[in-house]
Amino acid sequence: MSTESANPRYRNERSHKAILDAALKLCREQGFAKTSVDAIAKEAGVGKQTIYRWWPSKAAVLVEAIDRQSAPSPDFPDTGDVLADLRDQMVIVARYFQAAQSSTYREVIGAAQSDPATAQVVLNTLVRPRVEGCRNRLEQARRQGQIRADVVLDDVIELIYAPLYYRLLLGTRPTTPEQVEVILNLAFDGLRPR
Amino acid sequence: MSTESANPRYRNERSHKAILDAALKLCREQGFAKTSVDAIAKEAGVGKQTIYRWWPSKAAVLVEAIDRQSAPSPDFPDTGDVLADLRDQMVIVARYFQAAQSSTYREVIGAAQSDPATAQVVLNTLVRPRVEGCRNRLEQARRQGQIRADVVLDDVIELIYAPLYYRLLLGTRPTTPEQVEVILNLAFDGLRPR
DNA sequence: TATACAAAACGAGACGACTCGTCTTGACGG
DNA sequence: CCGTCAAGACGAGTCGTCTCGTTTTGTATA
Repeated sequence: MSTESANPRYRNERSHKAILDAALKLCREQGFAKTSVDAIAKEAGVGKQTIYRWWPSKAAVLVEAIDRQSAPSPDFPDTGDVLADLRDQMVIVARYFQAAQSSTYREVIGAAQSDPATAQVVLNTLVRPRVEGCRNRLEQARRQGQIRADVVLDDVIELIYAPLYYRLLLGTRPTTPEQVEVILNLAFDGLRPR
Repeated sequence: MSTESANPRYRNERSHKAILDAALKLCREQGFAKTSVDAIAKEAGVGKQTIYRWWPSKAAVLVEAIDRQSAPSPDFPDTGDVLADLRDQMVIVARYFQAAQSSTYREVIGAAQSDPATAQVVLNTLVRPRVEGCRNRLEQARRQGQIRADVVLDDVIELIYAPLYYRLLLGTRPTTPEQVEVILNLAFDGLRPR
């Protein structure tokens, strides 16, 4: 029986940070799959039980580490031009997906496919909060008549961001800034001949 | 050194089929991650080496099994109405993604995130051949003036299919047939106010 | 056509290396 | 004195390789 209480009051912040840093470092060097919990503990100079006391799995550690690592997310910009603002934010995502460091994120999403608990924490910690900023910006744009009034905003968000994730996870093509332009062009102007 | 030659001429088709069937059955029952190669071998009444002789990994076995399982892909329909044809094909995909059996596909894509060889075989065996049928249909539609002439067809394909994969892999929302309608509506008519 | 033979695949399972998540120990600190 | 801590032992399970002895397959020969 694992009646670990894990009272945050007693948490050692020094170890906490060391674990997150060690996890990111090892995953950067050798990938998420080949990084064992034992190795993270050793690298962090920490007992393995200390990791399992505070996180349910290796993936959960990296979700927190990735979240902390990501820029403190300066809320979605609002220059008045929704197309330009979307482009700026999507280019940031596209560049991140192209960078080597994103492969840890990629692998964590992969692990989530076989572990519902990981899927939950990825969705709630990494995806949902960032989607929310985008939704707010789109709401403003809709009020200003820059996008159709009859759309569901979550549908719009997925339409434009999904191609980036599709390429990240299926590896069809790289996610270049130019592709962001193409996606937005198609999504805004539509596929019908003009 | 593993100098297995594995000449297909000597392949035992009885075992071949038994392995694919056993793999699908066990993954259906307990998931891909919890299904070991030993278990597949036992279930198929086969030596483990027989599996490793013909496939490089568990994931590769399931890619072949999933590919064989999928309907013999009656090429993309062409009724003259590209929007209707896309809807029909996408609804099939959306329904598959909603069905329980798709979780094996989902997990294999997950495993591919940590194994480039698996990613390659997923892309080449499962994704590319099916994308090709769609591309041909879109080419015909473009010739007939049903979609803009200035688009890259692969961009169009990803724009409309990516939202389904996004939901499958991130688990944001279910992929209902109604959502297919929404996606096509947004993609064809565009986001700009009319 | 029938027989003989070599090569390769076959079922079964042993093997070492590794990882998992839990459990134990004794020291430390508020 | 309590809970956390570092360290590491532990059993269970998986991986991919290797080794048995047997059976199947394709081909050459009579």
